Amino acid sequence: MATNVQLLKDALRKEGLLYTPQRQIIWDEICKTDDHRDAEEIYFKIKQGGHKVSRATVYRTIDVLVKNNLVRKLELGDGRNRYENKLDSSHHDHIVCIQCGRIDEFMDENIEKLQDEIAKKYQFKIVRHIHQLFGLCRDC
Amino acid sequence: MATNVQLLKDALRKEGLLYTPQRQIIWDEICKTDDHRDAEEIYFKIKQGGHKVSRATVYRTIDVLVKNNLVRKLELGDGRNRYENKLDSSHHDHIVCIQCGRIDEFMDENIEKLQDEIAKKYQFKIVRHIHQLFGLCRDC
DNA sequence: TTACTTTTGAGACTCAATCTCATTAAAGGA
DNA sequence: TCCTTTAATGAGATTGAGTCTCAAAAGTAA
Repeated sequence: MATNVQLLKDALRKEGLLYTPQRQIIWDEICKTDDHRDAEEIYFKIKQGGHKVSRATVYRTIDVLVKNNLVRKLELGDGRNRYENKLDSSHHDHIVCIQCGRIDEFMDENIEKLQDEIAKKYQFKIVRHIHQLFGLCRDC
Repeated sequence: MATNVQLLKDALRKEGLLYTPQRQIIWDEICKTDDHRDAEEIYFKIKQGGHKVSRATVYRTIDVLVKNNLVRKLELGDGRNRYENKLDSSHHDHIVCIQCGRIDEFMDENIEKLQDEIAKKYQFKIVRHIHQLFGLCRDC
């Protein structure tokens, strides 16, 4: 947890932003689980935990965390972005069950390599990518 | 164009829906270009063309077209879905320039194969997938 | 025609996300 | 410590893509 504090402080310093209790509360909440949650869920969990942080601050802080690589933003195309902390989690993509909502993670070096080749062919500099498989999981 | 009419009629029949002038106008507009446009753009282009079709009908009809494989829905995660007709266009994924908005298309058999292998490993049945590369195109 | 069903359109509504701006808190002197 | 300045917060308003409602219009079948 001590490192988490430092990670946040470093990110905020890099952005020229102040370290505040609210920002720490939000970052803590995001670190609590490895789930893929939307901003509203995170906001309500903080509320439930007895802390008061406004919705605006939650959204604003998440943006900073995403920008500074502490949080991964997941765009599933259903109108709600999900977020997961990137503590000890290397790059991965997502498998989403359209029946039960379950989200698994995958990573394939070969796909990554092929992707880079494609970018080269198009003289394109990849900044980020999205690779998601939608369908039915083994339980659905 | 004659085929386009038939494609629409078939899709509507399959859905138990009636063939109407509005639905044809919308489908025609989508067939006019190979661009990746959002619903609002399509709606306004129809309006500009002198036809009056309501926004609700545009959205409703696009949904039918997507469901029946006449239109591909593109979720770029920026809150606006884009649409492109699937006339004579085989499966492909997208390269999106975050600077100028340009959207190119790519397709790689090997990636598709690797994807299928991953699905098998997870005992997952892929219904659809999203693979998008975001970054800077050669002109940005 | 009549009776019935489907579609349409105008505008109300939803919901995630963003913005506004007055209030509050922190930083950096002196 | 107090004072000044700057940054952050929160409540609620706003935005904007997309959906919903329901009365009116259009289509279907007899």
